[in-house]
Amino acid sequence: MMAGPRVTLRDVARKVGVHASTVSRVLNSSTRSMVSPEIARRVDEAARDLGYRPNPIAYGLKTRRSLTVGVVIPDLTDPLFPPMIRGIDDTLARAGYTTIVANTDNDRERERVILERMRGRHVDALILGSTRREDVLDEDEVPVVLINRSIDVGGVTAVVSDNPGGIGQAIDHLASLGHRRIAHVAGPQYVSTGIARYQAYRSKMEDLGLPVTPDLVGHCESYSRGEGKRVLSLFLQSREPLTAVIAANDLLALGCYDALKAAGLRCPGDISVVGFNDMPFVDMMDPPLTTVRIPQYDIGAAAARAVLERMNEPAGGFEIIVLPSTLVVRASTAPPP
Amino acid sequence: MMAGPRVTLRDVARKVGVHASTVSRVLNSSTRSMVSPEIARRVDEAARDLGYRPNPIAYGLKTRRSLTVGVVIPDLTDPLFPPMIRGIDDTLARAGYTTIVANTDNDRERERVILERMRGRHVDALILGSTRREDVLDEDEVPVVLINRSIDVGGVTAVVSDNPGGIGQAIDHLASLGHRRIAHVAGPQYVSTGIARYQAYRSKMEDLGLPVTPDLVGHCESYSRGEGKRVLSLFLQSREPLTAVIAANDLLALGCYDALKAAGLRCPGDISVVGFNDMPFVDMMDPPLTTVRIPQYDIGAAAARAVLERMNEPAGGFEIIVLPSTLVVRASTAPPP
DNA sequence: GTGAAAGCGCTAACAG
DNA sequence: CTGTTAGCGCTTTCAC
Repeated sequence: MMAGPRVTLRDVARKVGVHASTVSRVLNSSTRSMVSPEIARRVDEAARDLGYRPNPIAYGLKTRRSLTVGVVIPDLTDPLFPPMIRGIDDTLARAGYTTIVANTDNDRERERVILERMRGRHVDALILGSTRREDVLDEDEVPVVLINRSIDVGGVTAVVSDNPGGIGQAIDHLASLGHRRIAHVAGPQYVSTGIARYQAYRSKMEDLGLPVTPDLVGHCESYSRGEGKRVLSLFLQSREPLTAVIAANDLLALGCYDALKAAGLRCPGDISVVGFNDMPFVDMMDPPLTTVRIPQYDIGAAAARAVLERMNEPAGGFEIIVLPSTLVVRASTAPPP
Repeated sequence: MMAGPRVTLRDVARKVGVHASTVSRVLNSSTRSMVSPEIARRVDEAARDLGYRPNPIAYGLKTRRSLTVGVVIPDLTDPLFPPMIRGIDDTLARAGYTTIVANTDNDRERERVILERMRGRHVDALILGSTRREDVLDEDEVPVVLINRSIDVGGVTAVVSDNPGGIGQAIDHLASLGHRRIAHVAGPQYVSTGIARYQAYRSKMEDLGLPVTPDLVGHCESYSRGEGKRVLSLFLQSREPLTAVIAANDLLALGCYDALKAAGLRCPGDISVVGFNDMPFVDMMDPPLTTVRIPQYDIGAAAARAVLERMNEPAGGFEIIVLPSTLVVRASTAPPP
């Protein structure tokens, strides 16, 4: 499966009969032109024969680069992230970088420790998927790009999905089915997706002339199934009647299913629900979930590309890259009873 | 979020007025006892004040260790893996190691490239979750531990779940419900889990005096929803009648749901289905899946511990660590019609 | 075009 | 106990 002793630049140099620095030049594409084609060819050959493999550690010590980028997310176990990470890793690997992922579990202290550790590891860049709106970034050491979430202050580059577009499509769909009293189970307002989707909900409802009373929205403290259940249960008990609910993400939507079941209500018979993210397997739920699909893999890939760019051009401008969202209609939505 | 210029051992040494090697000794727990408590204290203080952070790259170049372990899996996007990786990472991080994960997509060539890259990165150990039965390991360079799967030849350490136990419980459950014609949608026979569960099925069926004809088992070529559907559809069309099916894993079981739906059959009304792995969210499927739960996180943690042990004691013996499996009964199983 | 020399930040003998 | 020395494998001036 693997084999062979450690072979260094010098070994290759010795075999060809040149100096180690010459070998280095040949193997480094940017300096390769400095050396005669003939020698270059012989070096390549010797390197291949000997099974030479550059030592990234030595390279890193010399160049102060680790060829490594850190990815910080709340929890790998949240199905939203694996596809994004695949997108990141696939594109970063192609560029010669290794990705290191760490989980914060939504714990500020843990996040601090992780960032410390990443810094200790000398990552060349950071992709952050765990930021809160009020966070402020320090890009003094390494470039940073935000993924999925953004922050309130400007001067960052972030890759996010189209929240207004997605929520807009969801409401259009529900309205065309005949719904008017559409509630919103909102995400935590201290993360950008929470507030963005909430605001998109308000503005779209108003555009369509649909009622948007405070009583029609409930805020969750985290993106979890439990919170979704808790908040929708509140509606069911004491709030104004509703015929449909838009959850700020799929986990929350699943919690809504739980609440409905607990209350003896049927979905979509009594109440329609739509989610956000289209995470894996929601098409197999009972009922299959109507939700807003975001290009998870592409978001990761775009973030990786942005990070590569920023590493090459630290002075480059900031940008918010917005990827499209599209509603996927399944069986959790139907006309109101 | 992060700040400060690069501060080295020498900076700390200068500040305290000692030699760099003394600082190194203080900061290295195994050599700390060599230096006087007083100096040690002052070094600690200076290091803290200066915000000193050891450079793992330099450390690695010197010691030929990268403090890094590679984890190779088929696909991060398969819900089975994230919990395992959390278990690995949490454990390894506590020991000062960073984990790097890579996906093979079940592609032999890609796997080869990944192993190459891991080797290039000089990982200190490897955790492999992508092996096939006939693979042979070469631990010349770094220790290896297998996760979830094993291989046919001995002389490895692996952490797996109790396949016979889990399958046994599943069949007991089905039998107690009154089923006799229990089919098996087997996994790929070139991976250990595929054959282990298949053999467990045969032997348990025989033990209970239940029929186990070749017609009652179908083999899948991969662990995927599509294969599960394909194979169960075959049964439904042309094989002997059955009232229950044990799928070799949850993905396959979900494929069985698809096949049943396509055939207009009800689960569990017409046919009961049980899966394996209890991956996230199968409790929310339609119907909630009865399945064998394996301690995913613990499997990861155990593999990490094994790897740490092997790194410290390369001469240590091999062992197969088997973690318990338990059947979780939900709504996809019922008495036969 | 190519070799020599220095050094990235750290650890590990070896002296003292 | 602590300082000196050397060197991990590579890149990068600087000469030639």
